[in-house]
Amino acid sequence: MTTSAPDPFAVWLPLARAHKTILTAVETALKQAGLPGLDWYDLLWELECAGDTGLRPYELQEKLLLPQYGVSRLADRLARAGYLTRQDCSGDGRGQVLLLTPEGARIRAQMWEVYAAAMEPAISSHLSTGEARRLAELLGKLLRPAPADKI
Amino acid sequence: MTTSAPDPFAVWLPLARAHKTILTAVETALKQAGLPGLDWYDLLWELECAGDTGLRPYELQEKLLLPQYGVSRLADRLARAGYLTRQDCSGDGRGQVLLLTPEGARIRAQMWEVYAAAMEPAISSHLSTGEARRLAELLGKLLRPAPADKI
DNA sequence: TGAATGTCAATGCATCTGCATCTAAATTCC
DNA sequence: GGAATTTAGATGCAGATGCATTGACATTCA
Repeated sequence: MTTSAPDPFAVWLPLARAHKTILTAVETALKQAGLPGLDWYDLLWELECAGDTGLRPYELQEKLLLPQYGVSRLADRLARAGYLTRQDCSGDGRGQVLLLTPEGARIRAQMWEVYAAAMEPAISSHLSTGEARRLAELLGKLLRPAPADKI
Repeated sequence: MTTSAPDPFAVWLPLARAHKTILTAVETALKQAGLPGLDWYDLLWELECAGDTGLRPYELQEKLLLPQYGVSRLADRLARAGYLTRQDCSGDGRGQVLLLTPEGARIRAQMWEVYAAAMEPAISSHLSTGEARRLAELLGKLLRPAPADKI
């Protein structure tokens, strides 16, 4: 053991800053296009991936890292906008299944155009392909279950 | 030109997820310690760096990437808590200077302990020193002014 | 079976945020 | 100098969030 322990702030500070910068750029682009925000996109995308079987709110909670009431109210807004429907859950009287509507799929597709377009200048233009790959890989390491050994 | 353009989402998705995970961990630790959130910390830290000359709200706005009203109201809360003082700005009758109070410095120091302790398991334990250095470097690239050439 | 406990989802309340607007002072321009 | 414009900061209002709690159903276990 010779190398010093990594300074977490040397990672965290630029990570937080990059996140805020990119997020702001995307949200601004969406707003300017008269479209909903990224939180709506994320939920719609998960529903789209889930297909006809839909998703339970608690599943979205895990996938989106949102608190329970966050999913509940986000789903409210999306339902009021007509982008999803709540359906009683056969087999669990407490629960429900959220299903994407065609309008939901349509708006998600529209949002995707703007989203992807905003990513280019925010990310792609700053990195070579190799750098992007390496960055993605290193960020992935932060997401793995805690190592238990190191430090 | 042979390599394909980098996929920005391969970077953005883990970046956003890592951000949320780490942020939640830190905020949870702070809350559990009965301390204010990271937004308070960031402002207090900038004031501490600024020293006796303090900072103008519009300077904080740039440093913290917050909207104007965000700084205005965050400063309100910190002032009400006794962690900073607003002082009329000599030379600009519209403006003011924000100054850290001793209590502000003290709470920031307390927060730092918890903040740093939460970083270890969230970041350091996942990366070697070399990986952390490389990750910090790559994240830094995302923050540089737009290249104008690429893409 | 039925009481105790656990899980799914909604909601009241206080706080925070975003947007637009407002006031006051500074600067520009004639 | 004085009107028009710009800049610094505050704020009313609507909508979003966090926290704690509630209501309804499921599950466990005696």
